[in-house]
Amino acid sequence: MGNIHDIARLAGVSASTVSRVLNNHPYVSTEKRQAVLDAAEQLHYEKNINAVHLSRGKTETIGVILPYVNHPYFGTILSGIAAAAEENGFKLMIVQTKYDVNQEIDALNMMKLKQVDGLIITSRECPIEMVEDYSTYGSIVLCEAWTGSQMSSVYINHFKAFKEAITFLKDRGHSKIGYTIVRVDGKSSIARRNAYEEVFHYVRDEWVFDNSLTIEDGVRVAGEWKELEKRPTAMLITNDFVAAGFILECRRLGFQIPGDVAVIGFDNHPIAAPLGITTIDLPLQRLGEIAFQQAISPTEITHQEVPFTIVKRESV
Amino acid sequence: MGNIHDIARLAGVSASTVSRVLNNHPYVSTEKRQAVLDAAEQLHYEKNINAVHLSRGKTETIGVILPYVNHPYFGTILSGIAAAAEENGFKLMIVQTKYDVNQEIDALNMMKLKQVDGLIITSRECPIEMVEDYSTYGSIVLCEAWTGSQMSSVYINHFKAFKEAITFLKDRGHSKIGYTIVRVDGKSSIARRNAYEEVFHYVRDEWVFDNSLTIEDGVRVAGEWKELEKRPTAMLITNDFVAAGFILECRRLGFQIPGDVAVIGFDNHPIAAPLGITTIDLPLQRLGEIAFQQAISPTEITHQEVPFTIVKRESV
DNA sequence: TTGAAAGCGCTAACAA
DNA sequence: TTGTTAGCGCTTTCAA
Repeated sequence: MGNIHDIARLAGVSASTVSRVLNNHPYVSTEKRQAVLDAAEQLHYEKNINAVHLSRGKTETIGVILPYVNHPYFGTILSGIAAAAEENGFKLMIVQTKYDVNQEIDALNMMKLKQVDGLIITSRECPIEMVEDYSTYGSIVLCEAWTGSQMSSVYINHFKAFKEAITFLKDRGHSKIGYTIVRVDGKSSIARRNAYEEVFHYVRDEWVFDNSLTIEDGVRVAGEWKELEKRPTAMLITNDFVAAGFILECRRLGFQIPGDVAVIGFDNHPIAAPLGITTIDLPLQRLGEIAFQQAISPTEITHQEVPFTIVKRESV
Repeated sequence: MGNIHDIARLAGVSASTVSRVLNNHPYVSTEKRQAVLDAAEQLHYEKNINAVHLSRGKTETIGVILPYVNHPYFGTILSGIAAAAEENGFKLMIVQTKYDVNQEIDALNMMKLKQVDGLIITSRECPIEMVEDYSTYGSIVLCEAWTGSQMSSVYINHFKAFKEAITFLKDRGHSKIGYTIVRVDGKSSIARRNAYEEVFHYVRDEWVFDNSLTIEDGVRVAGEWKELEKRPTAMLITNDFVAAGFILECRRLGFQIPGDVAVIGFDNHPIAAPLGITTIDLPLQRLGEIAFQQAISPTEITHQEVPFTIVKRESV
């Protein structure tokens, strides 16, 4: 316990000298340095980081906004962010929004209040203009395609990835292709629709399954797919978790993969390999690492697209 | 911008009155209150939370130590913690340790430095005595069986759960039972060995597979299981992810589940249902919620065991 | 190389 | 109901 002044008194120096020693500043004589160190030791001194933050005006902390911490997509991004934060001696503050705007605003306010130096938004609900307004308070990194000059971005080109997947299926003779999305008005959902239309000119609405984020959703979609009069012969699925649920339920219902329906997933989650899911590998861990770097580099705004690769297995 | 004194000046009151208004204290006249509010509005005032933290001596922030943020076991606990934190207006600081002691110490130090008011340790590497020493700086919650008077705990009784699972298999005629663990010297590994010995009096070392945490590990273990001269006819597996890898790889190798080998997993992760995995349901989300409540109740140390239930499916 | 002094911005006990 | 004052504990400029 005790503070910097107690040390100063005990060591017979001023508080500023103590501060210098504690922060490894040069220009402190060896004797005084040692006296300070001894006194600190003797008093079991621990610095109060809040005072440091107040005084310095920054916290070496980055906030992370994500809808669900325990979803593999966001969890993997978070893991990358956490690894990079550790390397750079930064702390991480997380806010799980469950896609709730108010939660997101709460997180944005952490930056206003100087609780965090920067903010990484893995998925956004608020209008982009509103988010941009907050960039005066600290650095904001978006994990979505964006090219403005106030906020950095790192993202996967969903349009390109989706188009490549569709083309892959089309090349293998599929013309009846369905797909799943998380939410109809989501950003990547729109990109996917555009990609679809560019290949097939027309999207059959009953072949688009929304609300697909989890394994359970995949199971449900399989049931819905089965009931269709005209079933797609191939499905592009939000992520490998949903694909896993879909495939396992299809099998349970007596269908063959890829015989009755071919499947392409996204992420290349570890579950994809043993299930033989053909998938689009997304470097999510890497994306998280990049996002962190951008977050701590407020002066240089960059926009980085991370590459994806198709991983061929047995589901197509 | 601007601070509390600027508001005070503009509103023609003292800083303390401003503070009172901003914190909804009673005993402020309506006129002065309004004047302060107007001034704050006009100056686009934002409070500096670091000053508040310094002044109050607490941060309304809880730290969470976990080995891997994107592992379903820890991710689900974290999700429960995050939900409870949100409800109580607390922030969360996470530290991903990857089972590295230094990372854990780093996290413990956050409490020394008054960066967090409390700490939830979902998995521990440091000696318990060392962790306990930190409890003078704030509240510590352990997610493991523990009954000391300085730290709260919330946990699953691994011994009991494991014993029940073994008994379940034994009752169905299995006498050659293997199992997987994360690390040989882990706390739950020891509990499991004890449970095993209580039922069978003897543990055959080649039937214990360590380093089993992920889907890939499950795949690997299936290969190892196959190579055994004397193969267990049943396996108790660390968690449903590992079980998924194990089952899928066994099938790929031409074995039947449960014909050639029965499987029980842990967690009741969403993947368990479509794969038909018999599993021990662990209320991890709930565990996280309880841990949070304990973390913000430093005065009452409690020890709570959360119940598990066996979920019967087709893998046994 | 060192210290004094002025912050950083907010809270709260006390007195009025 | 309000203001004064003394912190909370550290950093940093300036002058010596």
